[in-house]
Amino acid sequence: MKGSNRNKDHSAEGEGAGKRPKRKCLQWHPLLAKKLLDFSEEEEEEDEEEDIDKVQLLGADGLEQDVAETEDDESPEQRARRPMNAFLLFCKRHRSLVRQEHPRLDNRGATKILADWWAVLDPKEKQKYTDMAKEYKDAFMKANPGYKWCPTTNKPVKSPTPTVNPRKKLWAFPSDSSRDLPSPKKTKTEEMPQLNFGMADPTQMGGLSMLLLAGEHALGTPEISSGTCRPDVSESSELRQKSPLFQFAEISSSTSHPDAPSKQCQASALFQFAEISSNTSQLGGAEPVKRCGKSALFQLAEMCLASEGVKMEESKLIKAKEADGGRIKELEKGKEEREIKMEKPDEARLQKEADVEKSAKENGRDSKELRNFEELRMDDIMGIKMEDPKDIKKEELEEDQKCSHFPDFSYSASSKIIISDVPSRKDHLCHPHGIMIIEDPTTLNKPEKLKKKKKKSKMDRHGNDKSTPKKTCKKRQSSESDIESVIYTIEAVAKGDWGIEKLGETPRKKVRTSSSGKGSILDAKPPKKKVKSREKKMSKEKSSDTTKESRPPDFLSISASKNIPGEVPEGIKAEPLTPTEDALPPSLPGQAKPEDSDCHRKIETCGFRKSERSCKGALYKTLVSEGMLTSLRANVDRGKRSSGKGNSSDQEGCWNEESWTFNQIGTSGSKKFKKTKPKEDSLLGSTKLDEEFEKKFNSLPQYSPVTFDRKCVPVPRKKKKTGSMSSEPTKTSKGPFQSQKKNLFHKIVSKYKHKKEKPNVPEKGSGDKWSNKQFFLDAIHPTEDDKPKEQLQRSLPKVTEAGCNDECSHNREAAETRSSTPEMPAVSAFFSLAALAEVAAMENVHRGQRSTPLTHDGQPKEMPQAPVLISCADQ
DNA sequence: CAGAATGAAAG
DNA sequence: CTTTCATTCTG
Repeated sequence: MKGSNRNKDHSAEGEGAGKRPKRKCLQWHPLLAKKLLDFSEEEEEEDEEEDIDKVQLLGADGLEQDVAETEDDESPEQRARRPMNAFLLFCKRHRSLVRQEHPRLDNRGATKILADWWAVLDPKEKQKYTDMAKEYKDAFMKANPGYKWCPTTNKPVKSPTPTVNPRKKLWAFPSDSSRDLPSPKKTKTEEMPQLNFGMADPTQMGGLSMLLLAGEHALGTPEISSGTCRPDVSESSELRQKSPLFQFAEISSSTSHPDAPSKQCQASALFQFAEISSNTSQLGGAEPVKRCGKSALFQLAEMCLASEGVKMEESKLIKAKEADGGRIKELEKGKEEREIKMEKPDEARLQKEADVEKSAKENGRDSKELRNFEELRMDDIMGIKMEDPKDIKKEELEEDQKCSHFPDFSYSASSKIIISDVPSRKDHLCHPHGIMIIEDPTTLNKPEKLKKKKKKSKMDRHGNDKSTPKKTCKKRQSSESDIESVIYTIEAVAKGDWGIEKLGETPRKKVRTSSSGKGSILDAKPPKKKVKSREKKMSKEKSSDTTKESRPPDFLSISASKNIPGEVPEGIKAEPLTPTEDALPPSLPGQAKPEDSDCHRKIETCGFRKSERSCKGALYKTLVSEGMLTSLRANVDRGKRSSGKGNSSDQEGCWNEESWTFNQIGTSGSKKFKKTKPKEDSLLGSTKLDEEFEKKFNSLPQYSPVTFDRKCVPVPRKKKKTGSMSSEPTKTSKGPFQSQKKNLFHKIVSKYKHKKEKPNVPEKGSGDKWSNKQFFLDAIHPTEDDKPKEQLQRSLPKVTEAGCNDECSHNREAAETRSSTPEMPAVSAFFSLAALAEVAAMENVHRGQRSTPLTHDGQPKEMPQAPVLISCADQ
């Protein structure tokens, strides 16, 4: 549908080739998409890896296609769509849910509902989206410096020449943009986009296509890359700090730059890619391993392999090699400068490792591997910064010498590399307690660095980062032993530091993997999953918020922080740690769905998952004990309904998984792309991009209707406008608040009428149609602000009443039944852990709001609210 | 293709 | 302030 427009455009432009009719629109360049993923700091590494994997997967076959796609992307105008704003993101993410709930509702109606939800959405949550949107925008802008949102007041694009010109204008980038001119975009607009693209000119090429091509090229001639570019990390300080997205953007831009330097930079990036690809290709053989050595690429390759399940043994071998004389090998191959650089770090690393070994002898060599892996991850986050000042200096010096000139570009490549090299110290530093880390001098260093990075990413938007604690957590990732890591996570949870938990997860995985020789490779994969990162992101974002920082942005985080001290513990922690998606399947051993099962298999194979499972199990138990089940139940119910169609919730959980698997496998069909799929399927690259995009999306919290309901509860009708108040609603000023309410009420009524007017909507009969009802219903259960609600309720249309009561009672009953634990498993199976986590978090949140301490039992207060659940409205 | 929503950007 | 446009998809 939409595609039509675009397609037209494309055809007009000359895409005509029209290879992909519509191709969803990758809003962002693939790079951006990846970046999005990166959002979560942790994930960054993973994401990158994933990206790489994808690239690899694409392999030669993919390259061409990818290129084309990239071209499309580049093809500036077309691809580059203005970044979605927060609301759109929200809509995109939740529309499916809404639709599920209200199948009959058409999009418009759904949009309205979404708007309502949006209004109700807690500011914090909103912020997440806004932040995301901002990041997107920033990344987008970076990628397309000259991008203009509006076609300069031209006439509407549609009218005369629908697309071509207007769009071009829109996207047209000012050539002046110092950075990259995405030549393709400019030139292409009228001349021949594809040509540019196709062209080997790396300089002209933009974004991924460039990288891909380069990568291939590099494969062919690895030397070149090494020679031209070095892993210059030097400049990077700034770049480093930047969020991954930016980095990607920069990279892409750099690649696109015609300037010589840019070329060099490209080479470096390309080189990396090449390495990756080479590694992957070689993976079959032992050699690749050597090369990769410590490099992130290598790790990625390993991950890929692991995912495939092809050769764990090889990886082991590699690892062993690395452990012994990884450097030497590297040197041998070490045409690449970066590797050389690595060596130095290696030294530092060795020392560090020694320390680490002391701390954790268990893993022994494996530990090294793990460390490496961890390092990679760390890179994302703190990466370079984390390193000791000494190391950094050395690196910098080297870098400066080698390639100070390539700032942007160097960054990406260098960062990765550095990461791999990065001092194992982190592990060392990592203490069981996030806080603890801070105390340690070493840790202190890290945090600072971390902050910087975060700042970069967020600084733009949020002046204040409070993520420090979280950062510390991340640092901790490197936990030495599995057990320790677990403990650490637990403790962290107890403390309420969500970020820490997340961090802990990864470490755990690593650890485990390390423990089980093979695991290492496998480990890499799972950890990479972005899910975790999401959570992290969330936490970060929240942290960013000054006011709310205390509260974890994510539900999960909230739950963890609050609940816990007492009982909850591990389970919950585990969840957060484990990526919601990934975790899901494992959590329910027996019940895991078939879909999940696939993922599980992989995971299980890895072995590290065990811990996750256990954690999940614990979490699950916890949830049950606390009474979260009720809420879960509600979700489940919803899910069932939806299941018929397509489960949003399932999608959440599975989505990532699917995407993940997809990436590895490289298969086409992903749920996401339903529309685009057919066309895009042919092109893996596009799919990849899409996937990534989705992932990013997924990273965004998807709130179950229940959530909204709850939210609604506090501020029932305000719905739209006041809605924002939801959680803390009353606090604002009551006076205005009430007035607002009235307004809202009117609006609502008007809307209602409006709907009524429309033939479709049956008034009472179907509660479904009125999503709004939910709100009303919610209103019924007043949490704290009873008065307003009551008033509202009274004033509110009768419609709600009738439905509400029934529904409410219904809900309550359901809740009661649900409370019984036994069912949980089924539920869990049904829902992804993420969903559970959300539920738990939500409940926690409520608790928090109330300021009532969580009862160990948990059931208590929340439960009543839980009833809110509400899915009642649906039916 | 219109249109429902929100928001960012540009005029 | 107003206009565009981003996403989504039924009618």
